[in-house]
Parts: sequence; C-alpha cells; structure tokens
Amino acid sequence: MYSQINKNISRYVTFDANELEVFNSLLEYKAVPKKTIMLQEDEMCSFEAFVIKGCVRKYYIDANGFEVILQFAIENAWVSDISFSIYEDKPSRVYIETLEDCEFFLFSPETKEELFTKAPKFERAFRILMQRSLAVTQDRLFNTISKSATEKYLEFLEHYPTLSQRVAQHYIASYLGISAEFLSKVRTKIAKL
Amino acid sequence: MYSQINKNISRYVTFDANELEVFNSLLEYKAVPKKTIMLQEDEMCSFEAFVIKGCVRKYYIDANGFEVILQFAIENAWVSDISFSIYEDKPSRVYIETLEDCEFFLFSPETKEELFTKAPKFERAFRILMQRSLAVTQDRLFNTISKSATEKYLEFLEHYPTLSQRVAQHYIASYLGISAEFLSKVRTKIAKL
DNA sequence: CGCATGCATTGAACTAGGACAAGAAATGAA
DNA sequence: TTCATTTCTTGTCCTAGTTCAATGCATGCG
Repeated sequence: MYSQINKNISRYVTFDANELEVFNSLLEYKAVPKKTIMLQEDEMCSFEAFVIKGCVRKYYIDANGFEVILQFAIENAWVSDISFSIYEDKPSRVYIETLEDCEFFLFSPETKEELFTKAPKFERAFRILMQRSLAVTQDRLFNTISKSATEKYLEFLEHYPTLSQRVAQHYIASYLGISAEFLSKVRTKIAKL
Repeated sequence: MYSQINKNISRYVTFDANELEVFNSLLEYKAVPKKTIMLQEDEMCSFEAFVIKGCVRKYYIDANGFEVILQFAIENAWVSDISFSIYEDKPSRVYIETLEDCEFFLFSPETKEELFTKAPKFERAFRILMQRSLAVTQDRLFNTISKSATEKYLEFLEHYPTLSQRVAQHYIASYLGISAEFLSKVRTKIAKL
C-alpha cells in the first residue's frame, strides 16, 4: 500500500524505516469517483495529493470563461494548488477535477507541518520535489512560447505516451494552449505523413 | 550589507541572530559588470544568486536560434538554473546574463549544503521560496496561454513598473512571447487611447 | 432499445501576430 | 563631434491558429 509513495518520496533523500513509518502514519487515504471537482476557485486548498491510481486535471478559468489546463497528474504524481500556502492567506484560483476514478494519499497543511516537526528531513524531500516541479513548469513555458502546435503535440505524445489514450482530446488541446478544432486538424495532418 | 538578504530569507521563516550569522558567513559577494554572461548552455550552473543590485535576464535559445526570456531578476530576487541540481547530473539549457552592473550574493551547491547541515531551518526557507517561484511561473504560463499581447504587456507594466524603463523593449517582447515589432505596434496602439 | 449529450472532424471565413525590409532615433565609443 | 551599432517604429504581405457552423460518432442513461 505504501510502497509507491515511499519510493517516490525517497527519490532524492534517503529515509530510515522509522521516518517512513511517521510519514505513512500521517497520510490520509481517499478514493474519489471520476468527474469530481476536488477544489474550486475561491476555496482554500486544504490538501496536497499524491495520486496512487487514476488521473486528475488542474486548471484555471480565464476572463472569457475558457479553461486552461496547467497539469495532468497521473499515478505517482503530486497535485495541489501550491500558490495557496498557509503563509499567504489567499484563496485559490485553480480547479482540480478527477478524470477517472482515483485513489489518493492526502496531506492537510496541518499534518504536513506535523510531519516536518516530527521528521525534519522531509522538508528537504519536499523542497527537491518543488524544485523538480518548477523545472518542469519552466520547460513547459518555454515550449508554449517557442514551439508550433504540431511540435507541442508531438512532444506531448512523447512525454506522456499513455495520456493521449486516457483523456479526451479537447483536454489535451487546452493543455497545449490551442483550440480543440485545431488539434484535430494537426492530428489529421500528422496521420497523413 | 546583509540586511537586504536577511530580510528576504526571513520572509516566511524566522531565524535567530546565530542562524543569520551562519547564513551570512557562507555567502560569497560578487560584483559583475553589465553584459556579462554568467552561465551558458551546456555549462554546469554552480551558483544560486541573490541580486543585491542590478538586473539580469535568464533565457533559453530555441531550435531556430531565438531567445526566450524566462525571468528578469532585479534587486532582492534569486536567480539560478534550478533544473540543474546536484541530484541529476544534467548540464544547463539556460543562459544567465547581466543587463546592468550587478552585485550578488552567491551560493555554490557545496556552501548551500553546508548551510543546511549547520542550520537545517534554512531548508524550510528555501522550500518556501521555491514554492513561491513555482506559483509565479504557473501564473505566467496561464497568462501566456490565455491572454492577448496587449493584455500581457499591460499586466507586465503593472507587475514590473520599473522594468520597462530599465531594459530594452525587445527583451520585454521576448519575455512576453511576442515579436519586438509587434510589441512596438501594441505600444503605439495603447498610446493612442 | 432509443435518445440525448458530449466528442471529434471538417470546412469556410477571419484575425492576431509574425517575417521582412527600410528608415528614424537613440546610445555609445573613440 | 562623428561614426557605428543597437534599438525602435512603421508598412506590407503572409500564415498559424481561431471562430463558428454543420455533421457524424460514441457513449452513457432512462
């Protein structure tokens, strides 16, 4: 049950059995059916979620009512609205929705603090996870600015080979920052090669 | 001399005099003249820099040789290539260049580790800084995808009021993900209102 | 089973922004 | 001060991607 998340958290920092036990004891398990909105704009994001199974999307809604998908999180990924923090008391701008039936391990801000108090080395592990997310997001920003729709789509397929089978195409379009219609045209053009 | 950086690092975590002294003793001061490239593609990024004074840009170069500016860092901001880490041995894809005469405090990976060993609470401060950067980058990604050139430029002016005076316009264009010529047209259109 | 809703495709008309080129203005070095 | 280099502006033409239908396809639900 805990091996997945323990492997994930131990990727850059080594923990002993005792530390992992503390870690596991603070996790809250939760199953959530597909198409459930776990976080809405203006709510406080009260969790940090590790995906054991399933797929979720995290998105903003822009001034014209359009959704922009910031992240797909599948097995072994973390999701939450990090712009929320207990340090700044701002409500969230993001939505988090399950796209499939999901299972999670959840941290609340409180249990996370408890973890850091009981086993400070986790501070380090989460710092490095944060750093990895930042690197990924910066790469994505670079791609969004500098690449054509076709290039972005091909790179998406390479990077997330299973995801194009699992989620609707208009979600992928929204993630790539192009219209659903144009993605369809890109795909037929690619298929003809 | 140290008050700026001490204020910055204490923003979300409180340190005692002793901890700050350890922190300060590990900082390396460095002045760098304008137009100096501090980091190039394929080099290892061996520093994390706090800007005491001046302005730098951090950018990628895309497949067609175009620069894409990821970040302007001015007084009290941090710059480095975080995709580099001592945990993954990958060379950098980014360039960091001073746009003005600059003064920095630098950490090398080694002194940063030394800091964490001597005063583990800094692990927390850097985790939160990382979290803030991620939130900013995600917002920027959202803007890049969902807003028009005009909207992005106006928001830039609001967000970085001094920067438009300090850096060349084609750099701002590159940051916004639009061509320098089009930014010029946007500006004349705005001026006519 | 049939129906309704959501999803993907295709086409036609449109537009935001890009590429290129040429000139004006500003900056800076000798 | 002059010349050179870089930066900014403006115009013309061009294209990648959008918007708005319309149509066919799935898929889930009573």
